[in-house]
Amino acid sequence: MKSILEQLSHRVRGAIALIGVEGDPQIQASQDEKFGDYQSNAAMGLAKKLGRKPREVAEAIVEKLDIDDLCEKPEIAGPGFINFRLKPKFLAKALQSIPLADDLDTDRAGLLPAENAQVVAVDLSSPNLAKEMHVGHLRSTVIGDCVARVLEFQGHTVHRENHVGDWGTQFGMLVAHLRRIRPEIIDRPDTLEIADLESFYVEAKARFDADEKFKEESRETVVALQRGDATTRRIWQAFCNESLRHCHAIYDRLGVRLIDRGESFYNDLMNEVVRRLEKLRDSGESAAVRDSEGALCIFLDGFTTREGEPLPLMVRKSDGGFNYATSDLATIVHRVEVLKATRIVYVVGLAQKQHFEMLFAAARKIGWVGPEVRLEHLGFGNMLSKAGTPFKTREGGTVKLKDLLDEAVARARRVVEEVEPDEARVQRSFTPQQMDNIAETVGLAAVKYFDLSHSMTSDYRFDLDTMLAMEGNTAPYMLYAYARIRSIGRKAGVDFRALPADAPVILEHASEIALAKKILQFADAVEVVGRELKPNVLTDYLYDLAKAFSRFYDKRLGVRVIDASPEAVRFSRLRLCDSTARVLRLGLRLLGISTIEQM
RNA sequence: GCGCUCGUAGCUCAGUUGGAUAGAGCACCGGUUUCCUAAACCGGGGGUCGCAGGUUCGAAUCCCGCCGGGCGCACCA
Repeated sequence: MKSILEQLSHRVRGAIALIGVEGDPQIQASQDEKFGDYQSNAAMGLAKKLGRKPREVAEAIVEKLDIDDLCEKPEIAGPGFINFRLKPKFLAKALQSIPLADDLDTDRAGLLPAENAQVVAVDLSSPNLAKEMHVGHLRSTVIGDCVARVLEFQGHTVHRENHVGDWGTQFGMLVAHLRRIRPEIIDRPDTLEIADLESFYVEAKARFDADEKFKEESRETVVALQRGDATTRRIWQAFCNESLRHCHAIYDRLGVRLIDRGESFYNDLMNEVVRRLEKLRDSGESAAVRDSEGALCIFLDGFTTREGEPLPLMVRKSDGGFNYATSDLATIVHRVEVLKATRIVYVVGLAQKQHFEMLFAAARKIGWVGPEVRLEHLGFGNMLSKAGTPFKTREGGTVKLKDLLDEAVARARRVVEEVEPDEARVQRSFTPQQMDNIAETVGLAAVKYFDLSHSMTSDYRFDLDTMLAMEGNTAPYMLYAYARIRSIGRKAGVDFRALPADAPVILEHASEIALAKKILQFADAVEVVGRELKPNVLTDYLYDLAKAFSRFYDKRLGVRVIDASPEAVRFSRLRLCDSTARVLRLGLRLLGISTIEQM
């Protein structure tokens, strides 16, 4: 079934065409309930085009509108808004048409895949293997994973590209150090274990700074690595594998899966990139490609240096070495030519905005990317401390991502344990294993949800107290809402997978109607996230849904469910519960958050 | 100096690309439990949307100029 927004848009677009113009129906959900459920803002804009009064145009549109099956007669209000109020019967039918879920892990909650499936590359996480993952990698990993999940769910083929830093001068130092202190790994590379990558790096760096001979050795190692020296590469590979094991311990924990494609993967391609550019330069095919101060560059309009000089994208340094523009161009070539991607998303901090603007402009200027390919930089703001300062340890060092997650989980455990026993409530006692699972799920969910619930562009303050609060737009609230609904199903003794498909949905009470509308808006939220890459649209929607459910289930203003009668009504309400739970579960899944049945 | 970005309730943040009386959570004040998880729900107070202009039926949103915070401005990625 198509979303309500799509259906209304389609109808209104048709009506607009019937009055002899073309125009965007401009349908949106109404802000205030007294204006109905949806509104069209099209008439005001069209009035100018037609030289008629806005309200007249609105009336003309309404007259041509065939929409009785969806809503009550549309009302015209204000300067020319057209307000739509959906019929409960239509909502009931729409809910009923959602197929039952036989497997919650693959449930689509009635949503259809996109019609125009494409191949999408999402560049995410991308830590440097020289060190351990730190908090700076959280946002890219979590946001990228969410975006990938949503696009994949919509039916696109998604390549999750982990562009790890496994190349460059610092690896000469690390390999040289490793060869000195662990010579045995040359023969047994798979036995390498480094418990603390961070201090390993610090050791190597200290030796590098203090020992001239070692410094020289490190440089030679880089050369050997680039030359493809077998022994050097073995050690390097062993180090990278060990570092990747650390990364994947975190990815596994976060439920993030991706493809590791390090800088080294692009080595040949970077040479190819430069060869192609040299050809463009030499043939004079593109005046934008030329040498400057010994470096191979692509010159672009609109970018200047501090001194006001033209700022080019530098693709090969004057010493012949490559830089990140080289490898990023190589990623574009790989993703367009090999992966056949028509949409490429880079989930990288906002600080690099200019770099990506230049990169994209360059790729288009030299014709490597045509108009059929969409290039996007999904930039995000910084994660700050609770006080709004840069996120650092007390000593001013970087905080390891693992430590941050551990703390969140430990705090989550305390929050769950500290719940005051309430005699009126059924006591739930959890086994240690259950408790571990709850703490882990809630802790990680809190961190992810908090991150994703902010708009991408702004900085946010990492505050465990806020993200672990049971109230407000937080993971614990969402998980609790889900667990509560699941417990209703258990208590009622209903297996939703075994329901007769034709069991009617009956919407009479205001809270039932409101909940039904909210459930059916899920498709619109997912659509926006897929199009605009804004996960916070989804968190906001899920929060609204959870609130709508709480009202529906409320003692005073809601309805009875488990003990409702007659049977048909009880059934219908249980089905509303189930639909809500499925949407919550799926929505959270798209955010990369797993649910728990009890908490 | 140029560019990007942010500035919205006491605090933390939304605001669907120009729509109706600017929203939510926390905090504060008040109310709701013989009844399905009160980890909930309902109500209330609280705003010159940084400042000043402009565009138009209509601006937190778009344009111009200021103020303030953050970031970036070719051989680190």
